[in-house]
Amino acid sequence: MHSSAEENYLKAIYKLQEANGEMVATSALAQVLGIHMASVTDMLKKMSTKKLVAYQKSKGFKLTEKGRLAAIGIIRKHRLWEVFLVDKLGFRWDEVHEIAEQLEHIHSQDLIDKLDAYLDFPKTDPHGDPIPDAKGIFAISKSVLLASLTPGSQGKFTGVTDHSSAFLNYLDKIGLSLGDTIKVKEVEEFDKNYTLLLKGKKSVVVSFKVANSLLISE
Amino acid sequence: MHSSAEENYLKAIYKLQEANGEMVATSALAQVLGIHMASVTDMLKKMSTKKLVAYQKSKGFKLTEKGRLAAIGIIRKHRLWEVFLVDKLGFRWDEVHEIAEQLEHIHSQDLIDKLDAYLDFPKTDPHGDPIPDAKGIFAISKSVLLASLTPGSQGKFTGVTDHSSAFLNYLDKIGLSLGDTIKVKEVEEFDKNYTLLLKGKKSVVVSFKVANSLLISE
DNA sequence: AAGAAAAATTAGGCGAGCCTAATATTATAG
DNA sequence: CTATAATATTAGGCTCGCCTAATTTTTCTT
Repeated sequence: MHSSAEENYLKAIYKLQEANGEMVATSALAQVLGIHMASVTDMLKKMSTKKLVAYQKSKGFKLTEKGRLAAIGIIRKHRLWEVFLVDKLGFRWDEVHEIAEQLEHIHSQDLIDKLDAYLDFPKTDPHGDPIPDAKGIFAISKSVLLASLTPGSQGKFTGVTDHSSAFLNYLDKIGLSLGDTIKVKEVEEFDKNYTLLLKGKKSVVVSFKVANSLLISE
Repeated sequence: MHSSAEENYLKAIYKLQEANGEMVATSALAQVLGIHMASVTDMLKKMSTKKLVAYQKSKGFKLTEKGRLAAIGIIRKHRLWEVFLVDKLGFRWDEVHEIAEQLEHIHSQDLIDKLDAYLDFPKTDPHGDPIPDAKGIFAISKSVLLASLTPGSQGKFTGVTDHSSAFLNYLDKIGLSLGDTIKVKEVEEFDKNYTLLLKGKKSVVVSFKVANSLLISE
């Protein structure tokens, strides 16, 4: 069994690899984990010995297949717990991250299998992130950033890349929810503001920063 | 916030105080926690500084009010999670202890309040142990050990003092469930075996060891 | 290609929570 | 009341996961 610290490293490395390609740098990991580089070097040597990461001195590192499966397992647990917290316990989508960060480290395969069944095998978490199945397979749903769409095109809002409470609350405030259909009405060249048309014909103007944090499918 | 190790000490001390009166010995705690006495001495000095226990060198120790409330909070979480695991996820009553041992260390008051409400404010866990409310108050239910009853008397089976999987499975096997009415038909002087009459007129013979682990109310 | 800047590693330390071994204290038996 | 047994404490060590400071390696700038 892996320690919570190791699991946090695995998850962070997995996400960095997803975002930035193959090799991950010591500094990048130190930054996202909020710890010092020397600590990362320390830990990676240990995780390398355990064959969780392939580590090349001064060249960065990447997950081994063993490490990748472990990372996906943790992500699966995190997202399933988030679904539980929102769907069953009535938390808001901006409240669940921290609690799920703790729950994801509970060790019991049986527990997670039963939780999955209890939640009726959800495919995405409350933020639209895909939940891998028990075999570690993600139901593929190719989505693009709203910021990559051109005026006139539309799609369904299916996820966010910013999970901060501040951002999620902002979405609630402007009345944007997962599953809504969004049409890009206009992109202002000058300041890159996006004018969007929501389902109820409602029109909202959002910044590039926001448009770049919304995932659109279909 | 307390560490998991501290929480385990608090819980163990609370239980020892419940069972054996006021002062708890270093050796007793070392035994139930499965660690060495020297480690207990170490930890208790720290917890004493934090005012969680009142510690008298070589005389034993007891929880302060602060420590008592913390301990009850952990027991509350443990038992609520056990209810969740059995009632919602479908675990058997002999499977939940270990998982609840992990879940009890999740830190979120909001979570436990919402879980309590979701479970409809249960008064007891799957083993019949009382669940303290949010204020730390136990709904009193004076129960006695079946082994203290005389032939002819009867009552309702409301709890166990042995939580081992082996014992709980045995109860399942002989068809004894929480809430059943039990009548003591006979107590064999020679070997202290108890002959019990269960609801469906079924009669079973159990050892003193078993009779001494069953809690009877009413 | 050299010097500066950035990134990574090494060396030495620290607190938590455990350990063993040695010592001290308290309780018990004769 | 003393000897022994049981209990408890101290002293010193260990691993984990982090730290700072110093040093080395790599990358960028010019």
